[in-house]
Amino acid sequence: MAYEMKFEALAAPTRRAVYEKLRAGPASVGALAEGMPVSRPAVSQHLKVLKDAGLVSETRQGVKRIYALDRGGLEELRDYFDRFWTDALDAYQRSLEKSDA
Amino acid sequence: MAYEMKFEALAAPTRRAVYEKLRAGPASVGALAEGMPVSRPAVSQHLKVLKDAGLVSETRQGVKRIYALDRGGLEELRDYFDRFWTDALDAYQRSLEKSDA
DNA sequence: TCATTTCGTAAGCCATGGCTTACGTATAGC
DNA sequence: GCTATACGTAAGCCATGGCTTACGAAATGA
Repeated sequence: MAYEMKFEALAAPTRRAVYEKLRAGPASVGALAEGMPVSRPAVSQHLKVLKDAGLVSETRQGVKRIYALDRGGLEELRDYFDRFWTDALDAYQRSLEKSDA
Repeated sequence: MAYEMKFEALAAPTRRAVYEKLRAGPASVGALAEGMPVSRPAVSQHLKVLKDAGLVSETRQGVKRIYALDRGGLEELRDYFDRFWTDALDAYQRSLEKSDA
């Protein structure tokens, strides 16, 4: 569940497209594959990677499998960049103080 | 400068390690390569990708090249996840209201 | 001018991974 | 039990890309 996996998961364009489709709300594999330039198994494989990375969750609904955004995983990525942002500002501040001296 | 390139840039573990090293402040290529398990040219190639993605900036200092975090690029990624976060909450809220009806 | 330092680039190797087709599996309906 | 639906998985193909070594280029110092 480390953020490393999340980066690699979101790196592939097609996989990121699948992920972004879920932003509108939960959907089945077939619904997600519809209109995409790749096959349904390809979408299924991408969903597995996203799920293993903790970015999406899966629930059964009859013969369908409904995938949805995992908000916990999303929050982890948001926090990662927030920390990065804070650190970058601190480093910048230190460099200014050092050049002032 | 789209965020697509930034994801792919941060996907490779070694390249992300280079990027995270810059969090402590600007550094030369040689300094960044020191202590890393890959060669200096490898680090140089990674820096080129990061620069093309708008994640780092480069300045000349004598015979050295100093790389630093590009805060604008970082901000773009932070905003991306902030928007995503907001959208995900909205979608979740809508799904609750729908199930209430 | 010549040597040294620091770095980018070219060429090539090889593992990774994204995609396809084919097939197996579980649920729902009759 | 049989069929259809919706999906995951296996096998295999092939482009992508990360790494190495070798080399070239630009700035510094003597």
